[in-house]
Amino acid sequence: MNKTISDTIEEFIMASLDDDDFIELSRNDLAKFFSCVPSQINYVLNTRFTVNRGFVIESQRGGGGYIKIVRMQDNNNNFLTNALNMCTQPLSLTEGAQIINHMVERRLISEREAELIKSTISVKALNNPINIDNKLRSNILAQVIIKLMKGDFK
Amino acid sequence: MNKTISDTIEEFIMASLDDDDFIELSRNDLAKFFSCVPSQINYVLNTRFTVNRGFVIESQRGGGGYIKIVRMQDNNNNFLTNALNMCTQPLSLTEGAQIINHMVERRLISEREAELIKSTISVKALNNPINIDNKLRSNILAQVIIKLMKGDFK
DNA sequence: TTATACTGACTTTCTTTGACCTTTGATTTT
DNA sequence: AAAATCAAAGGTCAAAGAAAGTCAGTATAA
Repeated sequence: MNKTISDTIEEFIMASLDDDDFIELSRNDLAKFFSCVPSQINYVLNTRFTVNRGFVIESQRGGGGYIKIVRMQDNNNNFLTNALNMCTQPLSLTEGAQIINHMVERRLISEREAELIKSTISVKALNNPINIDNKLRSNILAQVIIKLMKGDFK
Repeated sequence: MNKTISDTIEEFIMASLDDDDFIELSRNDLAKFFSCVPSQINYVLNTRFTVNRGFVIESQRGGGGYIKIVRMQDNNNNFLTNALNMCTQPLSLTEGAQIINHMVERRLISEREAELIKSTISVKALNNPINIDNKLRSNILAQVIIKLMKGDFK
């Protein structure tokens, strides 16, 4: 709907990151460019360019100061590999949900997708005779992760 | 039978949905336009634009907040009830995939979501001792369907 | 008289702003 | 040359603002 200044600034930075894996900018200049207070730049950085979303911020104060925004490449591969690893062990419902939540934080999946996946490893879904729920849960989650790793969606 | 404000608002939103599958609007603006309190918009949404009637609502608070109303492709209740019914019986991988594909056709889920869900009922995911795969598969799919029916996504 | 509609106070969430703080490189003093 | 000062960045945080959500009470239509 009505884009906020923060959204616009986010877009601008994203676009700047299209070509390169990092950009360096002046907080004051950027603020002036968007006619906002400098601290709004920090707000955008803190809410949108977080580590969870795959960015790292470096900066320097004082004369000649700057802000550098770096897009981590390979960010999610490590995470996914790690998550997949956890799935070699049986997982409780809570543990499984935790992994899924992290996927959302990292923007690998949407809230909606998360809820769908959670329902696939719910107690009800795994309602089966013997107590192999946890093993099954990790199995199922592992397949979802593999799918995400491959990323071969149409 | 006199039209209420709620009816008028409903009509307005319906008309807006004529062209597109979704609209985004500002609760405050709409309330102002119809000279009612903002919470009346919620009332209309809660009573008329329910999942049962084939709508999904998304929203965001705070500055730049909005309300998004999405029309699901025709009313899917019959379809979902039917699918859920199939899930009382064991399902082969092919049968499961078929149901999922239909969900995509009906725009209940995206291609991406479909692939994620397919991976949860894949042979690999259900790789467990005895041959209760098919029962498990229908169980899992049933939970996904129930989730979709409830539509209680954040 | 019951179900539906309306209202408004209060809550939660996200954004914007500004006052004050810290760091740093450059410049001036001693 | 070392110490002191200064100005130019960037950082923090809390308060104010802007939307939307909730819920319980009241009013009204059937």
